Amino acid sequence: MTDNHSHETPEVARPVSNFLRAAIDKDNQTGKYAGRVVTRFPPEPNGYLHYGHAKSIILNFGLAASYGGRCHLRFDDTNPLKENPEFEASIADSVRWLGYDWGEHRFHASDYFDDLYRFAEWFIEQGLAYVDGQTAEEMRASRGTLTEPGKESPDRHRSVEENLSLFRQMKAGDFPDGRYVLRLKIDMASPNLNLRDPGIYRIRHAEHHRTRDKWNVYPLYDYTHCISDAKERVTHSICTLEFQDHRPLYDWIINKLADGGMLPRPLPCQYEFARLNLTYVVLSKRFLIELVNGAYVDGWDDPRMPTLVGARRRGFTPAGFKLFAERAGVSKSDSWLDFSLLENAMRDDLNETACRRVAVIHPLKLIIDNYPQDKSEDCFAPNHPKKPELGTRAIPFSRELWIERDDFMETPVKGFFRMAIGQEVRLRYGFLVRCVGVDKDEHGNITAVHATYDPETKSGTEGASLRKVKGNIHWLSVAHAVPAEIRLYDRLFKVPFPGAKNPMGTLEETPVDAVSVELEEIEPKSDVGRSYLDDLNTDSKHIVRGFVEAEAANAQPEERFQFERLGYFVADIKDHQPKRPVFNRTVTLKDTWQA
RNA sequence: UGGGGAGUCGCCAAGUUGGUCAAGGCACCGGAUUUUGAUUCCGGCAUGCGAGGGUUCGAAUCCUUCCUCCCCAGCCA
Repeated sequence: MTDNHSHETPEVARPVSNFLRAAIDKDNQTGKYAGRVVTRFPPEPNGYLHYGHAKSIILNFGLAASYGGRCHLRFDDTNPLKENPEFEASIADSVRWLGYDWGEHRFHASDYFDDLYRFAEWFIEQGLAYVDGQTAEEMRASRGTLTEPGKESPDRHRSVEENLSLFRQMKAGDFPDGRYVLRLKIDMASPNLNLRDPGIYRIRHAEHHRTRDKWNVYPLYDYTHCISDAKERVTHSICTLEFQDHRPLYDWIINKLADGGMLPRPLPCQYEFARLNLTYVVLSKRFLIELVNGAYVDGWDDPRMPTLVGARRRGFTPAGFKLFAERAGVSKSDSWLDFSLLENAMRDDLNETACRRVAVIHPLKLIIDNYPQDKSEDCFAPNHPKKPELGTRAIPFSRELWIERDDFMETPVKGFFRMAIGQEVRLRYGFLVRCVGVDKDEHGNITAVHATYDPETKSGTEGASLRKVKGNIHWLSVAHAVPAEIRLYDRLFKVPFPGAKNPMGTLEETPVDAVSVELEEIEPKSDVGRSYLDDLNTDSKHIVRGFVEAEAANAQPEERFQFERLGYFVADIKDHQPKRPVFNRTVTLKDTWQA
């Protein structure tokens, strides 16, 4: 009897095929990379990671893991003006938080600056690169348009010797920023603008956070990225759709260098996928910066921010992101996903993993008239309804309780089966009670609700099933409950397409000007006369004073719970203390009841 | 108008060597269970694959014409 894998090895769902897996499968069949799979996640350390990056991270690391390969973390630090080590630390942290490990394979584009420079001189020597003295404006003008070819630069035929000495002077710092740029000599008439003699080195008298003042020239993205990939022996270089037009240049550069014996074959291949577009958020870096600087949110890790640090503080989980990514899939077609897909993925993960607790966030006092003043007794609640092995805990019951304001209606609407005068409901894990009346203040506001309980109906006893009631509400003993700060978050934007002309557009009719997620962008396109700020939900944060049971108050920061019937909450990573509990609402429970 | 991409159920998305192949997920709608109006479970959900024409015994898959959307003219990434 050796065949035990059926119960030792859980059936792993076969990954849904996609164009990337197809490409890898094909390479594995032909033996192109000898079965190796090496991917990379290459952020520029110029900001915080957001939901869109999560897709890319999960894709790159997930794909590599799935094929027994590896994924590198590489910081694309070729622009010293916008990059810094703080961003690097945060990025590495977020990737680690998502559960990925790059092992020894943490690199920087700046690791290759020496080679990059050497290769550039080689290109000059081959007559494939030249130093151009045109101004930026002149270069733009001579690049041509989408329909007209460009014109060759007057400097295009400068001699190798002159190019070399000029480039060395650039490196030595002999010229001011912008005076010269090193360009590849490809084809000014190419229909692909990227091939019209792309610049590969610019002068920048700036201190680089890693190489300090060593360089006065810095390589540009197109030149750097493909070479970095090749040097790291990356096999599948995955980026977003807008780089499709760059692929010919990517291939041109590394093929030339490989032909020259400067790079090893087989060379990496670039593949492009559609970036993530999510409704109800805005993921453009510039906008995120504005939200923080304009104090529309409480910082980069505000739970409402679509950053990974914000997601973490909100209580979103790495597994939830993976579930979300898995459900969303990956393809080359532009698509928009509804924010609820993300929320549902988080609910599904948290439902499995979060222990249940009781909290009352909008307290209303309930007095059990026939329960003795100074008595209290324990009721028992399971920590997880589907996992009895997690045990139960005691929740004290007494004469005065807190219940949820929403669970009482003086004049109940049709279909309301919670507490109302004359109506009997179950106090979850406790007794059946019948509401007998209310107290009001001089303004007519309800200050307390009165009920009588049936001592025979305690949960766990035979009498529990004496009568069947539909209503079943949660509660906390006033004398035992711990006051807690509860932070309730809603979506940051009140419309699906912030800033679009038709911000309320449906997914079926996505506004064409909707601001989409941009992974590597600097500036969003725009302008449609409206600002995404017009669509800000100004009521997205509510801080309330509620109560939690002692078991919840004692939580560790970042510990996640389901507060029964309310939603999923996380003990705030920064502010929560057992003596002074602070919980953030991650997401509500699905609620199909509407009055 | 040049080049590069994409159009399969409300939202994603398999399928592309043409033949019970129109998967799956999410959402939604029924029904069962339920001391969370939650979860779970069962059932339903594209004679149709952007549109038209063609090839074929047979096409989402091949050919053809057309339509729509996205990306590209940084010394950003």
